[in-house]
Amino acid sequence: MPRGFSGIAALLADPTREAMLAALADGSALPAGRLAQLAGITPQSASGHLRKLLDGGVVSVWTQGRFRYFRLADERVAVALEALAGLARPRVTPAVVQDPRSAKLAAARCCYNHMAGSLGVALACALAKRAYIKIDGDAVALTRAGSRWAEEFGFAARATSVDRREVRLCLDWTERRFHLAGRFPGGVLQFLLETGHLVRQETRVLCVTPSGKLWFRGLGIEA
Amino acid sequence: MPRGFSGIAALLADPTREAMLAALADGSALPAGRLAQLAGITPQSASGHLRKLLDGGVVSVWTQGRFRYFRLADERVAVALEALAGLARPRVTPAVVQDPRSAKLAAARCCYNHMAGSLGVALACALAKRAYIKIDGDAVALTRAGSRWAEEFGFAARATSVDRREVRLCLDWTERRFHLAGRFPGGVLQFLLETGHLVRQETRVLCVTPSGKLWFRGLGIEA
DNA sequence: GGAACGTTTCACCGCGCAACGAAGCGAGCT
DNA sequence: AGCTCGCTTCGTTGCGCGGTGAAACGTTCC
Repeated sequence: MPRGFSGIAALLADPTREAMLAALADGSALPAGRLAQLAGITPQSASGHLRKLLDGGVVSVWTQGRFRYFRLADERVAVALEALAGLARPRVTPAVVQDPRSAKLAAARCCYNHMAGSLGVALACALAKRAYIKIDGDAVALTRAGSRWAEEFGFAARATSVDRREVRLCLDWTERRFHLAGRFPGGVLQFLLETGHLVRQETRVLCVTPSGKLWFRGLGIEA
Repeated sequence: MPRGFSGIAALLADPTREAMLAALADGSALPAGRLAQLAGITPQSASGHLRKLLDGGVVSVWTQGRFRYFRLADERVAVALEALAGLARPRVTPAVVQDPRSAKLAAARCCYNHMAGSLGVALACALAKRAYIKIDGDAVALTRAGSRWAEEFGFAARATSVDRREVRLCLDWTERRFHLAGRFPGGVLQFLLETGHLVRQETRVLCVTPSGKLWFRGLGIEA
């Protein structure tokens, strides 16, 4: 852990690490291999970068089996990243500060393999309200009713007690609330994409189709 | 001007540049040579660093004769620096966050060759109220009354129209208001130090003596 | 004019770090 | 058990950057 701000700045000064941190900037947790892929480097290079970021306290890690999920260590990291990003190119296009993409990203986006944004948060709330999932503290479990509901749509979902691979909470950065991550939410997203209820636009942006609006309305969500 | 935050971070990632920026963190403007001295490097090294910081928009420069005064380009730079510094060593000595030195620095400090802090701001207000100086926008001029007042204390001060070397405004970082910089405020500080109204403590901290309290009271300032 | 001074530019040296290939570790699957 | 897969560690290469000395530029003072 460095003493002054130059040590922290050195950790953020590499373009490759910037690509990784930008991918984590929305609060999502990504495994090392995917971060390597996003940054366009080999896994062993990414491993070195992530080790530095971890030692510097910029990211935290959560090991699950052979996967190691990395995320930003703290909200203050995201704040510092935004402060730095705001310093770069300060006087370029002073108007049009509101990026139209950011609005779409806040509405609905894919976070690795599941849904995030206000739509992802609404989905999590709806599933909890219908007792398809049961939230206890930061632990989430898929109920038998939720398992049956999942089978309706053709993707298997085991009603395990507390299996973080199956379903877990993920802090949504734009909403400051939790949405769902894991295999089960991943299956939901995959189902919605395959059936055309959602279409994937440019990087990570999700767009709700007319049939998707109907599907979400069935859960009490106005998309 | 870099595109992402990694470019800006690279500018802040050098310990030598950190020393320079820390010296400028209170909003003071320092010449290149003094920054080199503070950072413990040769002038030609400092010149290279300052060129990078200038190109990156981190600092701004104001040339005066053979001197080039550097300062932080923007308040947002200071905000970003604080955000980064807050990230370094987050869990070391969680108590005693309030540095007793910072309170003294906020009360009264020397900014290169003049006074800053709440005492410096109060002095600027008192001199303006007594029409010793005339503030018009960001231009400041020493009046004839101010010139006579200065001669009482033995330091020459020319009542020029608008000479930025004589007197100019300097944004006070702790007060977010302006205090005075230039030869004339420099002469005031020199006078106060020589007469024992102020004593210089550890780096940049100024302490008001009992005789100093009387002197400031004569200007309507309770130090 | 000449000298002193603050600053910048240039050329060079040396260290540090990011990238990869190869190999090793550990967990999960059959 | 053997295999696959994700990740890490080790060793190497090569580029980039910070540091200094030498020299040039511009300003100020005599």
